[in-house]
Amino acid sequence: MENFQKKLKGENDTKLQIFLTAARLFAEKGYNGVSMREISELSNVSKPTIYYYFGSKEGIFRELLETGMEYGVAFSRKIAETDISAKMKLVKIMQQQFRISYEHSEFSKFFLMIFLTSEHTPFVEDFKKHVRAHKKLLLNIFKEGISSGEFGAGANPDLAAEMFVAVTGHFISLQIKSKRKILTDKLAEEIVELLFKGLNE
Amino acid sequence: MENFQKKLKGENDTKLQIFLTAARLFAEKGYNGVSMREISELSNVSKPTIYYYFGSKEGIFRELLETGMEYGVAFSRKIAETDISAKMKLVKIMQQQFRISYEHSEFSKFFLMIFLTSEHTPFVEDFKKHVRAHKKLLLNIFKEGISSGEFGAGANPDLAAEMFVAVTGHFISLQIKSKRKILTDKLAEEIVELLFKGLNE
DNA sequence: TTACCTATACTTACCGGTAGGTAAGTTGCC
DNA sequence: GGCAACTTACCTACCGGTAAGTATAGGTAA
Repeated sequence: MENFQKKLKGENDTKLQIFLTAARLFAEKGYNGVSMREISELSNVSKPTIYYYFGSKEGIFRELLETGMEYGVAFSRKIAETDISAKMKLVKIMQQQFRISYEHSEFSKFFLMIFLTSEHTPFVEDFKKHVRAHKKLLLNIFKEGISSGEFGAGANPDLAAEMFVAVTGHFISLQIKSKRKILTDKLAEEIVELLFKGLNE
Repeated sequence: MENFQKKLKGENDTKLQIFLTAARLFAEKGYNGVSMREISELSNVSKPTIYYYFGSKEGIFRELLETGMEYGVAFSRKIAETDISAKMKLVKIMQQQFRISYEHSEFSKFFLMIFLTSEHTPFVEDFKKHVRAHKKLLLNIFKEGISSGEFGAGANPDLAAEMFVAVTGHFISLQIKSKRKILTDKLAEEIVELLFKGLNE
């Protein structure tokens, strides 16, 4: 979390406090379920202080969204560019996502909320682009695996990428709801193994 | 939809209208994103009429939830009890869920919203029980498949059931967001086939 | 050194509008 | 007349946001 806090561009303590409180509350209750009054009280600052730093309710949400998108995008790219098997890439990407969700749970909750929600949240089109890019990156890994002969030629890469995203998000969601640690590197391996070998083995 | 409307216990037109409007709005904007005024306006009834029929905002939500849980539970049970292979059961359950989500899209959206959301919605503990029962049913099908030798002894039934749920919900979610028809019986077959055979074929 | 100015970081008190809900009344049917 | 199914008008509390003010630190001119 230390590195992550530094990611917030040298912001001062008050701004960070508001930021993280808002992330937690939005994740927990949804955008419309959280009032500025509540954020104010739980941050121990006055409401206009929040407006001083973020301009509006949407402003907080936007900054949370942008920060998280920046943070998340670098890791998957790096893994996709390494010279390892397609299968190993998938394992590592899933492991990385599990690790982030475990270590940065409030922020991870926030992101999962946006990914899954039907609630009207601001700037959701930006987020959709981000998700599409991520799916494309996965799709390319699946295609790579087919080209190299690692995955069978009959495998449908679109379907596989979609399933990968579904399963990753779902297990992160389970972790968030759980009191004990569910997400492990081993679980990511098991999931990818099951996707790789199927149920008939 | 006709059968489904009849499911609403011979309710009159006004109540049904409120009900379906609320389902749509809750699904679209989340529980906290929808006001009683909005439901009233879009139902073309006054706000106290809603209170006359449902008692409170939570009352609408509860009735939507209960109705949907009753409706959904019978189908999966019936399929699980038929004398077909475990794999076929999975295909049929997924197909059934796809079909429901396509034919009863507003209500399906409502259910998906609850399944996925982190937003605080009323009565969510009831719903969690429902989801747990559904997972258990799937788990039993997977175990059945392993006992009968249909699935490999190395397959982890808990993991497989969890993945099945994740993928089903995810594709229903894609359908809801999409303008064209995604969910087909064929897609359900493909998904189960991929889970069955894996990527290495 | 002192007085003043500016900028930043905060505050209290307040605004207009809307949230969920209710009291009292109306309409139409039996 | 009674009752079910509706209505208008209203209630209190809360919403996102703002105006005006305060406190403090740093800089500058006299």
